[in-house]
Amino acid sequence: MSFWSKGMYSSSDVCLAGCTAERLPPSHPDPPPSNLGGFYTSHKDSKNIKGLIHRIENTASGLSCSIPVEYNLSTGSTRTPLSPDSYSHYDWSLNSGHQAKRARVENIIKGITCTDVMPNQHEETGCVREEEERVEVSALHQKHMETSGTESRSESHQHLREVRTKFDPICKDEKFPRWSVSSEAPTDEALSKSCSESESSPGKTHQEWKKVALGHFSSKPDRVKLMADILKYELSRAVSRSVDSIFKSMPLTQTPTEMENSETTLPPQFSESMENKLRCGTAEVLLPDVQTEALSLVVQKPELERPQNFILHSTSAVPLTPKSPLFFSSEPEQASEQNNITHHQRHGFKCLTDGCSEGGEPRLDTYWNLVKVKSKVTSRSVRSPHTHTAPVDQVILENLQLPHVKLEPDCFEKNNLYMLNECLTTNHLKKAKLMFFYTRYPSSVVLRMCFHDVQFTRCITSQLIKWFSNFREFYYIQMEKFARSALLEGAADVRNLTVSRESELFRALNMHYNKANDFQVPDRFLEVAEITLREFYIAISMGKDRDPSWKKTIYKVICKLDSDVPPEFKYHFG
DNA sequence: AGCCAGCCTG
DNA sequence: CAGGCTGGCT
Repeated sequence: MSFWSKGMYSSSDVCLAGCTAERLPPSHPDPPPSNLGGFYTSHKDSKNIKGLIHRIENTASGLSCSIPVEYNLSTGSTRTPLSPDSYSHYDWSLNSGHQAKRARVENIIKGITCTDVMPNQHEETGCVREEEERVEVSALHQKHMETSGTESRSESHQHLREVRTKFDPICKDEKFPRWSVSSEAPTDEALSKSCSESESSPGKTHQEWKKVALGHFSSKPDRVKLMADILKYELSRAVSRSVDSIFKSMPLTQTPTEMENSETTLPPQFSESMENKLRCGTAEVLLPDVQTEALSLVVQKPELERPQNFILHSTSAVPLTPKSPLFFSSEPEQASEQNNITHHQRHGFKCLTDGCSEGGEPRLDTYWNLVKVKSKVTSRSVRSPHTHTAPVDQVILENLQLPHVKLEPDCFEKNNLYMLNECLTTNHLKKAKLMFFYTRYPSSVVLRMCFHDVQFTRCITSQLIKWFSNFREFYYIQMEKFARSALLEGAADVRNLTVSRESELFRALNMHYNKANDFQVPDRFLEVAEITLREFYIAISMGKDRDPSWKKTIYKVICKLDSDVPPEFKYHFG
């Protein structure tokens, strides 16, 4: 049943959060390299990936200065390592040489920024406006600062200006919007948007960017480093895209409530694949411990020892071996259930009051289910508390429709599991009696098929055979009794001997095999009973009962009638 | 000998 | 319903 499979594998044992926290790379680390018109170098510490962003900050005096800003890529926040006051103090306490350089830097920066704005904008706002809060995320810039060491800031900016000139066409193409860190840190959304946008234009811009970038770096170390950066960027972008696609699909399959519990709840595709893995990977499937009472009858013998036996399963259980997805769909179940209902209706199976849904529709799937395995005094089975095994062929059996025997009302929540028993229970006896309505001489194969929840041993087989022997005994005794009674009553014509549901003979038999009267006896049984009665009547009337083995002929006749087991038997018992 | 069905008994 | 016993069959 779907409700069972739904909660079957609580995703609590699957930690998705761990993946997001540790395996999924944050979308930030994608070096927003050249699209920001600069170079970026990431410095990884244990937790955060930080980069130094040189913010061209406009001061009140209109002068710009470069302030190293530590940009936390994990949080998207920025902070200056020094307070503005202290920094400005540091900045303005430079010596005259530095001041000269600073003047040069300012000019250069002005030149850089002014080339970015449109002439009209330039006139309106001025370069200072454009420079304001402009962020230069420059890894390579930082690299230069680190490697050359002696390289001045102005030279770096000169380098930066050149690169920006190269990349400006790309930036102006608006495929790579610039972010202003001081006012707004680049968010995931912006980054991913940029990526998706760049991707949406058949890679033209992206390729162009790579060409330009590669062409620009003539020196081998730079090219190698850029290549590495590009590869990192591409890799992280691909991963981010994959992760995004996965998480974008989650809202489609999860309710808001489920989303809240997304740490422990997997989307169906996850849980399904996980289920498949669990099934395929192990011979046993862990199921929620919903069983209480009946578990005492579960046999702990692993399936490997009994490859042909059928082992306990839930109604939604699936084969251990991978099967086509059709097996996992609910359609076969629904179809079989419909067959079941129609069949029950066709054969007049009663829908007991407590077995019907509110709408009056028979709830055969829940009410008519396999025998509730009840603890018995003679039970010697061993409990296997948490491990239930799923049989390979149970789906096939399920499609054949297992016997639906009225269960006690309190077993509704338990009857979705079939137990593998080492012994026969009262419910097995009940089932056997009901089976007797269909077959008087069941073969061992039929018994195995019908009692697939039982671990068949020689003892079990003998017991079942003995049961049916006893059933036959009572049956033949009743037949002989009523045949003699009819003969004594002076029934002249054997054709007057009929067995109907109102007949006394039927009541006696029904009382014995169907005491609770919760099973609609098939018409076939009435036919066979009538034949048996007439056989006895004829034999007795002909005086054959004087032969000590006179019944054996009748036994053979009745046994032969079993050879053509009515199709409905397969529906209910096999 | 082993298995099985039937009969008898409790 | 189960156990003991018997007879037939392989």
